[in-house]
Amino acid sequence: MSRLSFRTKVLQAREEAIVEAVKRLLATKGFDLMTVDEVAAEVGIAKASLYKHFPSKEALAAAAMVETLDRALQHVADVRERPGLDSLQRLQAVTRWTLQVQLAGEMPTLPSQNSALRQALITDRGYMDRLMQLSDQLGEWITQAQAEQRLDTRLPPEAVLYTLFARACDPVLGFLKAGGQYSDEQIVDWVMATCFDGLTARV
Amino acid sequence: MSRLSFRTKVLQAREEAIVEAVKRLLATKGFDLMTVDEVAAEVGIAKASLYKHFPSKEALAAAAMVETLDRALQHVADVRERPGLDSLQRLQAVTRWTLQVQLAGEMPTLPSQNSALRQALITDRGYMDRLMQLSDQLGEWITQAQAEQRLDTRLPPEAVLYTLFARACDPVLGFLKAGGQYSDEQIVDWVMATCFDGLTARV
DNA sequence: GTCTATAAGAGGATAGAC
DNA sequence: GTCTATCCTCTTATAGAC
Repeated sequence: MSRLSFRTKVLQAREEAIVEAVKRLLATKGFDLMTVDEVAAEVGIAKASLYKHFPSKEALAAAAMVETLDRALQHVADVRERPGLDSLQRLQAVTRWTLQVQLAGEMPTLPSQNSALRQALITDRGYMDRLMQLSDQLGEWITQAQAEQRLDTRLPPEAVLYTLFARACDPVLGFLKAGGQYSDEQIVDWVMATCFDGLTARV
Repeated sequence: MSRLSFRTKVLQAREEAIVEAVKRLLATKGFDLMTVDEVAAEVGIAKASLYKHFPSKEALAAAAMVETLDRALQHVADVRERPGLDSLQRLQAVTRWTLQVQLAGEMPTLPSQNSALRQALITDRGYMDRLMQLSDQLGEWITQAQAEQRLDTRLPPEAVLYTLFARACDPVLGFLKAGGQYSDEQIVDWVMATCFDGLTARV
C-alpha cells in the first residue's frame, strides 16, 4: 500500500515536471514552435514516455493552461480575502499580478489562430471550467465597479473582461523590456496606467 | 521594348497577386500555420514558380509586411494633410484606421517569438526602413501631443508608440467580433475608448 | 519562368522489448 | 512506464524538363 502510494507520488511529480517544462516553453517559444522532442529533452525522459502521460501535444498545452488558470484563480481568491479594497482595486491587483507573471516569462499563451488547438481546449472540461470560473469572478468585480461608477459604464462588461484578459499577452511589456533601460516595476506601472487611465492626459 | 515592358508588367502583377495571398493568409492563419503550398494554390501557380519570385517563406512574409507598411505610411500621409486636426486627433485617426483594417481581416501579423523570421525581417532593408519611417512620423505626433498636454506626459514616448503599434494585433477585437452581437463600428469605438481613455470612469 | 517530381528533414505519434 | 527505434505525414526547398 505504501509502495503503491510512493509510486503514485513519483508519477505525479514527473507529470508536474512535464507540465512545468511545457509552461516554460509555451511562454517563450509559443505552441507552434514548441516541439514535443524539446519537452521530453527538458524533462529528461524519452518522448514515448511522455506520450504515456499525455495523449497529444494539444493535451500537454491544455494541462499547462489548467495549471496557469489554477494559479490565477488562487491569486483571485487571495485578493478577494484582502480587506479594505473596492472592486476596482481588486481588478487592478489581479491585472498587476498578470503583468508581473508575463514579464517574468512565466505566462504561457496560446495562438488563437490554431483551430486544432482551439478545438482541443474547448472540449477540455478542466480548462473550460476554470476559464468560466475566472470569468465569473472577474465579471462580478467588473459589474460592481461599474455600479460604483469607478469603471467606464459605457463599456459592456465583456469588453472590460477581454481587455483585462488580453494583458496576459500584451506585447508592449516585451517591447519595453527589450529596450533594456527600464525596470520591471516601471514597465508594469506604465502598462497599468495605459490600461486603466488611457493614453490621453487626465485633467 | 513594348514586349519586354508587357512581360515585366505581367510578372509584377503576378508578384502582386502572390503578396496579396500572403497578406490574407498571414492575417488569418498566421506565419507558422501558413504553408507555402497554400500560397501557391491560392495564387494558382506551382510552388516551384513561387520560389523563382521569392527565395524563402520568410521573404514572402517580409514582402507582405512591406506592402502593409506602405499602406500604413500612405494613410499617415493622408492624415497629415488633413487640416484642422491636432496631433492627438491625428494619432487617433491612424489608430482607428488600424483597428478597422484588423477587424476587416486585412492586417497581417507576425509572431514575435519566431527568431528565424525575426532575423530575416531585421536584415531586410525595405522592411526596416519603412518601420523606422512609420515610427518617426508617429513619434513626432506623440511628442507634440505630449507638449500640448493632450497625452499623458508621464509615459515615455516609446511606451505610447508601442501601445499604438500593439493595436494592430489586439485580440480584443476578435473576441468581441466572435460574440457576433456587435457591429464593427461599435467594437472599434469601444477599443478606441479603452486605448485613449482607459477602463476607469473619467470624471 | 512554369511545370512535375522529388529530395531532405522536421516533427507528431507509435511498436515492441524490458 | 521507460526506453530505443521507427513510422509516416507534412513542409520547405530544389532539380531538371519544357
